Amino acid sequence: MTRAQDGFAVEATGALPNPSAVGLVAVIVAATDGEPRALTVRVPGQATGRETGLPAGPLVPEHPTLERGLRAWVERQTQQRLGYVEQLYTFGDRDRQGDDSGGLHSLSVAYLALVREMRSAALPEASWHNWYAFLPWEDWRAGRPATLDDIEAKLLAWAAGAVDAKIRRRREDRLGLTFGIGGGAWNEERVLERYELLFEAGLIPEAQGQSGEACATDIATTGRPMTFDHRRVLATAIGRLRGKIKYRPVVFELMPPTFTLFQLQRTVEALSGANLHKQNFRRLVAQQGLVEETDEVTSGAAGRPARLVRFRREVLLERPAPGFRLTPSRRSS
Amino acid sequence: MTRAQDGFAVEATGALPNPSAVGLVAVIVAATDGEPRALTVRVPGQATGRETGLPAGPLVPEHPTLERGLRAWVERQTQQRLGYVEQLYTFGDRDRQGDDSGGLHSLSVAYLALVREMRSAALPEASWHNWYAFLPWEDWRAGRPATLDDIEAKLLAWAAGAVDAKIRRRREDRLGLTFGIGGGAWNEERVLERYELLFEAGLIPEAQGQSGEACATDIATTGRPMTFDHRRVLATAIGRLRGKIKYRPVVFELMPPTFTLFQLQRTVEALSGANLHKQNFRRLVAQQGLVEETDEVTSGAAGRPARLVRFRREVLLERPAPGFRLTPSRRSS
DNA sequence: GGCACAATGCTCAGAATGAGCATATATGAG
DNA sequence: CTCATATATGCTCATTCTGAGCATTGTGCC
Repeated sequence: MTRAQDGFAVEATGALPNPSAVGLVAVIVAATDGEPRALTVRVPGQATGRETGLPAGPLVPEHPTLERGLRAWVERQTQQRLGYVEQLYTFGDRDRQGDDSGGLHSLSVAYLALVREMRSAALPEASWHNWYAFLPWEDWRAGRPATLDDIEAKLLAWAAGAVDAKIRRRREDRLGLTFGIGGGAWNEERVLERYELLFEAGLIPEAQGQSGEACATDIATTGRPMTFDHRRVLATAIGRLRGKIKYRPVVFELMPPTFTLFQLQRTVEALSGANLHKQNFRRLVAQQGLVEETDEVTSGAAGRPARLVRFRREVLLERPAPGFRLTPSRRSS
Repeated sequence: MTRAQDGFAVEATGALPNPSAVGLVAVIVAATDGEPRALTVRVPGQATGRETGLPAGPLVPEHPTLERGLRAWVERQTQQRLGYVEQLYTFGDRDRQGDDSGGLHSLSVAYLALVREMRSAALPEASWHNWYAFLPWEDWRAGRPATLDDIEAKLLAWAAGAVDAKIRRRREDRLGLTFGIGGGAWNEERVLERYELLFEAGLIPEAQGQSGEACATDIATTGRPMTFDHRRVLATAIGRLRGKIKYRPVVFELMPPTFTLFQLQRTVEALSGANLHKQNFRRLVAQQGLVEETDEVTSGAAGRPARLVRFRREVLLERPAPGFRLTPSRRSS
């Protein structure tokens, strides 16, 4: 162990002291009926109102890669085939993870998985939840969320309560950047930054025992809490996914084999939390060659029947980076 | 530990069995004289030609977050102030990390750090290397890298040698996607995918002992090897950085306090490995308001003196996502 | 002065974007 | 049957963005 503590050492990447407890957390996402859903489980022994968490488990060392371990684990537990899987982030904050695992430093490696809608086989302990139940300020599809009035007021109070002018200025800047308070624009990708800001401002019940202060908000305003730091993980996932759909055709992992363009649009809107201009959305999808027509059309629903399309897998080989640009329509927001 | 192995359990994220060995690896990047450089260290006891590695070390549990731990560790060792720091990826492949750490599953959490050029204080064990020494096919600034002829031939042979037609087809698709072989475009962000493809094709010496086959290439073709899987980490970093500079003003972390637009362009080109159209680059920087003029100009060098500019920090608060679009100029490629 | 070399200003055609109008074809109420 | 309603789909148009290139302006150097 030469210079392991001291020099700018390179030990074998694996041969290190201080073993740590490592876990996996999964954000498993589906989109059903135009709503974005995450798979949650009930965690016994948590404080009231905080029993809902993300599927999490130990690192299983049998598998050659972390991702394959995760796949096997999830697929075995849920009979749910995972499509797209992506590593999200490794969380290792001392004071945000719940407990401390008997002196071991604890890490959790978070993954994002996209699955096709699964109606059958409800899991015994797991259930799907609209992810905006946990982060209600993120859903702008029906216009500016009402909860933001309350949140803004409390955040402004928090900024005003800073100990000195410099910190106050910094806080105000952050309010502008994340929540668009004070003339800034709402950037739908900054999900994590918004959550973290609320956390710091003491508006998130999960922060209890952190700063010690009582939480100044109710669930209606700041959404349903989750176990440990799982809401943070969820926020990370949403932010990442909102970014990704702009330049990679990942939404199709959430769609059934055939679908209409409007269903596709609804799904993109569900993920991004904003409404899109319909005609331009179709033009985009057409231009990029993302889908090909089938010879079927929908029937039964109101309105003119729509043509069913399917994802053109070939685009994965063609364009440099196919995806959607998300320009919110002015109309409905 | 109810259901820890069995159910779809959520234990405390930290309270998990199977402790693992966790390390940190850092890709520390600077840009000096228009060349992209990474900080490397010499690792004793490695096979000849593979003594060069990235700075790596144990996870230090004293710090509240991983990132702060990394900062403290690097800044202490190098007297080098880190500007931008970002978590890259957590590598946990069983068979790619070097050794196995006595039965512990080993992970390494990789970080990317950007630093301002540092000429003074050469570190005792560390040195800066042009990162294209390790990945020579990634540098298109002087036109298509010569090494690609050799690489293409070998990759095509690898694809042709597939056991059945289906696998061959898949391999050919990947050649097109990553290296643009067969009519595809070169996407400068796919650094990792290209490296991994070469690895799988047996063209990377680090793969030795992996598939067992001798390596079919020399350093001139496939670049300088590194310790363990560090070249993979470097490739991850380059790909990520190339993506990031397009939508975030991170290049400025690599620039001195004042600089000319051309120096900025050279830096962006160094990172992205492609040349840009000069006038359009200036237009872009001007439009985005990324810099503000100083009243100084350069002197001494050949050519008309250039105005020195500095980064406008305010943009961090203004635009939704300032950065560069990288459209390679046709002229010089 | 004349040359090499950058910096800087400006133009222009084509593509991409944001917005909206118009029309087609369903369902369901009355 | 007809109308209201809801969606699907085609098309236009002004604006902005992009990629490319021409022209001019300063400097150091021989």
